[in-house]
Order: sequence, then C-alpha cells, then structure tokens
Amino acid sequence: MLDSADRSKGSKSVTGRAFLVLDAFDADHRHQTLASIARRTGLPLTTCHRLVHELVEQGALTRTLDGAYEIGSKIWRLGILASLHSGLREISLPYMEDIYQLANDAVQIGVLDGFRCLIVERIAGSRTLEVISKPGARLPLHASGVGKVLLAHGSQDLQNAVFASLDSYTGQTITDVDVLETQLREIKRQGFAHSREELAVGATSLAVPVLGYGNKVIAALGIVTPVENRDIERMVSVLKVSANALSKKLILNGMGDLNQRV
Amino acid sequence: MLDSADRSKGSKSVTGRAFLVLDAFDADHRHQTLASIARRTGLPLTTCHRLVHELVEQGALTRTLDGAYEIGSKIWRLGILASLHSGLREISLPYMEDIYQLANDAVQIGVLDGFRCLIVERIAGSRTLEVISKPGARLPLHASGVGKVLLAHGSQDLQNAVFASLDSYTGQTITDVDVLETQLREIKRQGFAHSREELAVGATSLAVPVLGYGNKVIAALGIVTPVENRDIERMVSVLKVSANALSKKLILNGMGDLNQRV
DNA sequence: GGTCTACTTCCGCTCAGCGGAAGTAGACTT
DNA sequence: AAGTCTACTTCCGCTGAGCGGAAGTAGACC
Repeated sequence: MLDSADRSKGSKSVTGRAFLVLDAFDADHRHQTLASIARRTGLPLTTCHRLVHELVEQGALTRTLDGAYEIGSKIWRLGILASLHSGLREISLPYMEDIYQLANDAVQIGVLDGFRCLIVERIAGSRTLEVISKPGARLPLHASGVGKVLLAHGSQDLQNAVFASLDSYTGQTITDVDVLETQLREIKRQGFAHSREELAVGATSLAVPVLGYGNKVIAALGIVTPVENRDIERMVSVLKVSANALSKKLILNGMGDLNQRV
Repeated sequence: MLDSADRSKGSKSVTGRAFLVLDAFDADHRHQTLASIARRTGLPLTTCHRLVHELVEQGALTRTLDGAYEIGSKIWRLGILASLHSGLREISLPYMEDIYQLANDAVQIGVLDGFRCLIVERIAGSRTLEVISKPGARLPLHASGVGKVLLAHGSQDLQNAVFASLDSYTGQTITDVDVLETQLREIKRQGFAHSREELAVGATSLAVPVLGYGNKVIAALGIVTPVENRDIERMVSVLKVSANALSKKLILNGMGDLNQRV
C-alpha cells in the first residue's frame, strides 16, 4: 500500500493538517509569519490561523515577540525522547570525537528514515567545510556516503523505491540504476562507501556501516572532506575501527535494534 | 457539560487530543503499548488507537518491533529547529564545559517554560550524582537553584501563580510564601540563588542568571553538588564569570531575546 | 477448554472543524 | 488624508471527519 504520489494532496485529517503546518518549518524556515506558513502549506489562511493557534496553545509552536512563529518547547522536549536518536547520539558522540581528532574532517552519523538518510549527529570544526548535513538533515540515499551504505544494506523494496527517482544534484550524481547497483554491490563487498562530489561540489565523503543485533546495519558513520586529499585506505580503517567499537557499545546498551517502519 | 472535572487538560480539539497522546511519553515512558497510552491519557481505547495510528502515519510516533510505540523521527527533527533550545544549547555548551572542568559537579542551564524551569542542557560525569534534571526535565521554580533565579527575575504574575501552589518535595522545600519572597529579593540583590536539598535529598545547587538584550534574564546557569562541600563564594564567582561571557556571546549571536508566551 | 489482556475493524450519529466573508491594524504610496 | 497594499483576526452556518461503543481477532497463561 504505497500511496505513491500524495505530496501536495497531503491529508484530510486534522492531525495531517497540523503536521502540514509543523512541516512548514525547516532549517531555512525556523521563524515564519502566519502568511508564510499558509503559503508554504497551501492551506487556506483561516484554517491555518486556527491550526497555528491551537498548536501555540499546545506549546508545539511559540509566538515570538515580532508576531512570527517558531517550533515550541513541547516539541523539543518530546523530540529528545526519541530514543533512537538521542540514545544513538549520546553513545556515538565520543567515538565521533575520536575520529575528528584523527581526521579533522566533519564526522557524521545517520540512520535510515523513509527513503532518506537522517543525520543524527555531526561534528564539525571551524576549519571544516560548511556541510549541508546538520543534525536533522535528510540526505538522499544514492548521493551521499552515509546514504549509500544504508542503501547497499537495505531491502530490495527500499532499493527499488530509490531507483525509481534518482535526482541529480551535481554532474557527478549517479543517476543510472545499473551503475548504482554495481556500486552498491561493491560497497557491501568492501565494507565502505565513497561519494565524490555527488551531492555537493567540493564535498567528498567516506562511510561505513554500524551494526546492531544479528549484524543488521542500523546506522552509517562517515566523514566529509573538502577535497579528495586524504589517504582513503587509512581513513576507512579508522572509520571501521570506530564503527566496530560503537557497534559493540550500542548492543551493550540495548540499542542494537533501531527500527524502521513504512 | 457532563463532567466538569475533566482530564487535567480539557482538550476537545483533535490537536489537543493528539498532544495528549504525545504527552503520554516522558523520560520514564519512552516506550509504551497502545493500552498504556490509553490508560495514561484517559482516552477511550478506540479513539486512542485511531490517533496513535494517525500519528504513526505522520512520523510523529514509530511502532517498534515489539508492537509498542515511541516518539518518531519527525518530532525529533522538528525539535532541533526550536532555535531557543538548540541555539542556546550549542552556544552554552563550551561555557558549561569550562565550569565542569573547574567544579567537577553537574552543570545545567535552564529557561522559563510556563511555570517551570526547562533544563536545556546539562553536563554530568560518571562521578557526579544522578540528577533528576536531564535535558527536557521541567523543574519547579521554587525548589531548584536555576528555578529560583528565573522566579526571582520573573514578572509579578509569574510569582503569584507559583506562590499559589508551592508543592513540597523534601523537608527542606520552601512552602511559605513570605520566606520565599524574602529569599527571592535576596537572590536579586546578591545575583545568585542557593538551594539546599529543597528538591531532592543530597542535592544542593547554586545558580546565576544569564542576561540577554536590555539585561533581561533569559536563562539560568547552575551547578548541582552532592553535598554542600564547596566553597560557595568561589563557585558563585566562577558561575558569574561564565554567565557573563555566555551572555555576551548570546547577544552577539542574536539570541538575546528568548521569548515566552503563556 | 476457558479467561485473561492487547489490539484491530466496523459503522451510524453528531458536533468539531471548515473556510468564505468581512473586519481590524499597520505600513507605504500618492 | 485618502487610497492601497499586506498581515492578521473574528464571525458563523454547513457538513463530513472524527467519535467511541460494540464486536471480532490474536496471543499468553492457567
């Protein structure tokens, strides 16, 4: 039951509409006026007005001094209960720090979220490039190191769904299914993925899988470097060592079964 | 109509009910079955079932392998957009680390959230006591160091509302309005608050205000120590120095106006 | 077999939610 | 000072989305 294309259609249910409103907020739209929310959601202004006010009442949104709206503390508070993320985040941070010390490149960890790779945490210094991938970002599976790792180890259904729409981001993005499939096989064989400016020009990444119970891949750990100037072999082994340690720690903490639905 | 003594939050609206469901999740109930949610919300099982499923569809909840539910990635993703918290968190962490290095006690920062002090971040080592106050916790304003700082600098309306229900947590909790009022005046005068086992036995805390634009108090920075064994004078000045630096940094980053709504 | 408790599906009634229209408020133009 | 933006808020009658009791399914335990 894959409702393939109900993008704009959205939902008739109130909850659906409420989340349409909340979804109008993203990293580039943290702070919006009522009109902006109405425009972005496509909801009638009046409806939007009512919903927004209800959400403010619930603490899901906050009205700022200038009359605009932002995500409220209730959502933040609930968000940190998402054990998958806060747990994974907490446990993996020290390991990511280690990698950062060795590589001095941006380090990121992501999990599968629908047909995207959700960045759960990343470490970046002032010298590292301004990556798109802040925590909460959802990278395409076929055009990022972490994404390709998850895709390579994903189900056939997942792969088919992704193959169906291979958007292109740079000239280097892989949009050919056959090319991608062979690369995914290679990734499974070698145990790491490599992405060269496939998502953003000037950003190359390496990533390895993080295993949970039963050697199921539950996350991907990777680095993003400005240009391909690193010793790949060495970095891959650093990543693999860390991922291995992290994996054991996760299982020890009963977090080896990050689960996925839909 | 029928029972005026409705659920704690009489929410007839769908959004209200949806958030009743989400609110059934807290630090001790991250992982709940449908029946448990229904019990905790007081909603009829059928209604709860429908709501939960809608929320799962929206990605606000996730169904785990064992059939239970947790907060989903959508909420987490939205949560990190709450600039107040994620911004404050990010900027204050380094300063909190500094304090931790000097004090080796748990360090926490909180903001006003309704009639509570919302803990936005805390640092604790393995040697520090297991504090109640993890990020996301909402401490009472009259029974914690950070809370009392915010209360002392809060509006008259806020103070009156808090005075109206001074719950007692330990034998040391201040439940007398007059005593509390004089203490709040003292806190404003001296520039720091002190709480001795008023919230939990064996936990003493010190806290100072963090200022934003126009010297408005926007947050409280504090430490929690197992017993009163520290040199208070020294710790207060450490806190004050850090709070001062943090304050400047926050204003510099355009975060000097953390705002509040009912 | 019987009896738990947990979850899911069905369906007719009704009231919560809908959204067009009209009103208020401020900012900018002529 | 009148006109015209755009942004927000209030009003209100119609209607179908949401409600929840009842009944059905599934597994666990005695």
